[in-house]
Amino acid sequence: MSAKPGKSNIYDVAKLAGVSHQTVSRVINTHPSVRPETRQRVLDAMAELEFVPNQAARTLVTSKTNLIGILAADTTLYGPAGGVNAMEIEARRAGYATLTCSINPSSEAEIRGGIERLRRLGVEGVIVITTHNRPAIVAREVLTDIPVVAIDAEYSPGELSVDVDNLDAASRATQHLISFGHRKILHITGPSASFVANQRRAGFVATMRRNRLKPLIAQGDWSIEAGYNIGRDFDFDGSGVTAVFTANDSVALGLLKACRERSIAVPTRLSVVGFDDIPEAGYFDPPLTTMRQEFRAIGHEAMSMLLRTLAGEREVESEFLKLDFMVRESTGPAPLL
Amino acid sequence: MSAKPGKSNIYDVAKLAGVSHQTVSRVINTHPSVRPETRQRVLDAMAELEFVPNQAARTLVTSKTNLIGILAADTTLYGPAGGVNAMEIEARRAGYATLTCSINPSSEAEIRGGIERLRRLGVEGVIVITTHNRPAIVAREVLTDIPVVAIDAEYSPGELSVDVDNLDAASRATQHLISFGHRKILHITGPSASFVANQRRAGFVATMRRNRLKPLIAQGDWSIEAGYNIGRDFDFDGSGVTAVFTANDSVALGLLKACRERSIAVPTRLSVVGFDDIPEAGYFDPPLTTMRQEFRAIGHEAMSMLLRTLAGEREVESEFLKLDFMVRESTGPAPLL
DNA sequence: CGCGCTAATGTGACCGCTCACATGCAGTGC
DNA sequence: GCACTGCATGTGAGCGGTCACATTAGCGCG
Repeated sequence: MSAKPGKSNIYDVAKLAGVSHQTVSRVINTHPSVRPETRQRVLDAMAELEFVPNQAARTLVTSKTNLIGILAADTTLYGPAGGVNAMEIEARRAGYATLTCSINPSSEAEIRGGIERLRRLGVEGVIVITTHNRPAIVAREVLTDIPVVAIDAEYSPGELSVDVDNLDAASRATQHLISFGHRKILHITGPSASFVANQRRAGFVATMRRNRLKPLIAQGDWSIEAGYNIGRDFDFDGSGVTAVFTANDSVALGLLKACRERSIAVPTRLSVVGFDDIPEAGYFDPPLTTMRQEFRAIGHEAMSMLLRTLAGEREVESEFLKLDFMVRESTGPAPLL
Repeated sequence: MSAKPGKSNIYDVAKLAGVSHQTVSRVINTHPSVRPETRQRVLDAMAELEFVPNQAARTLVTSKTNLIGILAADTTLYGPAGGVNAMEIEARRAGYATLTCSINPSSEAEIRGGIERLRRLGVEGVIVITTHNRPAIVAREVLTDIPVVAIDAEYSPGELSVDVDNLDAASRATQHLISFGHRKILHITGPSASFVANQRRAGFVATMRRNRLKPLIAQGDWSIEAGYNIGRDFDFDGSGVTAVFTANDSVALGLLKACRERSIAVPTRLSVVGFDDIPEAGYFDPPLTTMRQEFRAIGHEAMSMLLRTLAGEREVESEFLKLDFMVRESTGPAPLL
């Protein structure tokens, strides 16, 4: 009731409690050598004055901001959104706040701008979550004095990163289709500038080649529309394609709609494999066979690595995760054409 | 190459440029009365030392943090994620950074903890985006000295908020079904603690009553699973229900799957109306008739209101938005049972 | 030619906190 | 009984900026 919060400082509290400002500081920082009785007196004074420690002043002297930057591409997508959320919660547990900066990962200017922005804000570490390589590379190049953890970027020894084995996952997805007897398989890719998309594509191509099959490629961009448009226009009969592996679940959703419109039965005539296992995937028509990504776990792990590094831990190791394959009803034996 | 960034201060720069620290400060703040030649000399020195202004020091003296807090419920969901993203971009344009704090809106402790956390971080204003009322109420109660903008909370005169006319929207959705001849309509609600969910429910109930029809209610919680479970277990034949209005699109997705499994034809036997128009909605089977929410626009508007208030503008007015109805293929004339 | 005025720059205090160090006072050992 | 230790507390400096004000130079003008 008395004073407006944020208006009183440790000297006001000290005076009211009848101690020195240093003792107040000790109470704030839960220093051991303060008599319980004294501590209580200070706490009471703080409560009465609605004292809120001035973060800027602490930061100024300790040069600890307790801020972690997150450089992210589209945080609207399910994957990044979950990851960022998990990071925030994990950071909070360690007393850190997160500052998210969204950028277009294809724009060098935005990448540099975002990094510069985070740096000026004084972040103690940065997590880069994009499916592109470039942001992580630039961040590491520019931010030489603070730790950088990359998610879904090309692994390089000595750097901190949480990576998913997209090559292996795409390979397994492809193999799944091949073992069902499919021979002509189409892959609808993600954007060509995306590292992750390229890994998935490479896994697909390599597996097809290994089986002496010709990899068929259609260029997509992660979007539902891309899946729909390709599904609507592609000549399945002429090409003899009996299965499609899409770069993500959204693309698969668009593709499934096109199939419905063209009366292409899934999986009887066409098998479809997605990637991500978004919450909706199991409710598609038919329920989608897909590679499951644990986005929250990935975000959590990345933040944990960063926090450990910040805490001075030496032996922090990069992670390389394998994915679970969710076999549902959108895939089946190849039809006899 | 020379010094580590963040290591030099204005005095170092001043010395190197042969000016006083105050002149350096003037250059940082683009003060008019600095000779172009002097300015350039200072800029060169800053570049050479890789000088980065210390945000904490500026904040300490100006008591301007340039930070805006966002108190959000589940930022993983499509709606909030889009809104928060739009807010961040809008804030950045005005030189502000956003600090997102995720909470469980049903926990009083988490609400208070989140608010206290933002306050300690020194935010200059807060946007509350939850579908619950409580967080906004508590935020306004506690944060008396900074502006608070609420999204999707009960409107109260004199307070800043961006609201969607859920009552009207639910009413129109219901009316749409009624005008198709449906008489027995089921509403699957959102969580009972959610203000928004209750508004939608109230709009449904009022419209049914106005048409002398009995409102049928099933309790949901926004989730796909809720829609699926209710769709799987509900006795459509016994009850004679021919249409369902769901609290959001996810619930509708679950319901549609259940219908498929039970061979309940949509819209021939059962019409379904959703709410939100998530990107996937038009790709459901069948494409979903739903109320469209412009989440990004809502976030943008809320941030704009907050920024205007922070800039000292007096006449900032709350918004009350009407929604567009997207009629697609999941609704049709009531069947003759 | 000296007055006032403005543009460009410099000086020192201070924002609120923590740090290193100083002090006071009990308890301990010989 | 006295130096020695260690706990509880106090003192003053300084983190890196900005603010208010002081100072200097340059110029028009009566």
